[in-house]
Amino acid sequence: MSMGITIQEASRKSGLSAHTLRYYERIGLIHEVDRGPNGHRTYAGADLDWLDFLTKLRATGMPIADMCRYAELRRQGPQTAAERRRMLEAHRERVRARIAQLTGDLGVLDYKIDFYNALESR
Amino acid sequence: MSMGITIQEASRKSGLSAHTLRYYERIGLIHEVDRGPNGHRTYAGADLDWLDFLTKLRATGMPIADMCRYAELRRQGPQTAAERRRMLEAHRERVRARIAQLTGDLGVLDYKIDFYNALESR
DNA sequence: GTGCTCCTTGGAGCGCGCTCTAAGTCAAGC
DNA sequence: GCTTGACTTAGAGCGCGCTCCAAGGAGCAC
Repeated sequence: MSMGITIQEASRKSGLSAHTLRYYERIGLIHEVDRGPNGHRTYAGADLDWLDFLTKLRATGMPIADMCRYAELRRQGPQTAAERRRMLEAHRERVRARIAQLTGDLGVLDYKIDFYNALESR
Repeated sequence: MSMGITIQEASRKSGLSAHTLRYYERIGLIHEVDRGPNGHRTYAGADLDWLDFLTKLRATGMPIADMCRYAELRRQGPQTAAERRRMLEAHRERVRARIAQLTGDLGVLDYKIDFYNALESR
């Protein structure tokens, strides 16, 4: 079944550069992508799903080091599920806090902008 | 009137390190802080207010380069008020977008965490 | 065979935002 | 006078997350 797609296609689908895909593999974020007969990487559907999730974690500001930790736990199998859940819960709290902080700072921006508007419309 | 406070006190009040305060001055984010007779910086109340605002912009992810641009406009006087307002409005949009994105990603985290919980409580 | 293109690797380089070092000045305390 | 400590400067260094480079190999077109 599916031979998997090339690194360029995986790059396009994941939004990560081919450079970054190789880098992620090098540091252990993605584990041992399959190779074609010529040694070229062939990404499977599961790899793309995993990349999507990684992208989500990155987008929410999780450091690469933490993502590596998570990836390693995942590789160790189901008995690490609880620890992975705890990692995600802790991260969720950080994201919530970040949203709260940004929302607060938005108020400062609103205030400043109103101030400029008052200046101009007078 | 107020001689201003030392760099250490300004550091404590602003939450920025003394190193960072000097750095911000070097790159033009803060303009020419007053000096005491011995050449030491003395920060005035206005400097601290400005630092607070800078900190807000940083916290919301504005790049240093943009902050420098804003600082320069501010130095040029009231005739740049409209451009500064436009900068802040554009930045506010980016912050709103960031909040929206984080909020969306939070949903993915919730979903994953629920999945782990379902695994465990079965 | 000669290009051309796409892939491979190890390792170097980069942009950002600090963060720290080295060497020197100055004022206060003993 | 000497030490201590906080300050000054120019400039080097660092951690993160990529991003790119050089050298080489495999497959296809001509």
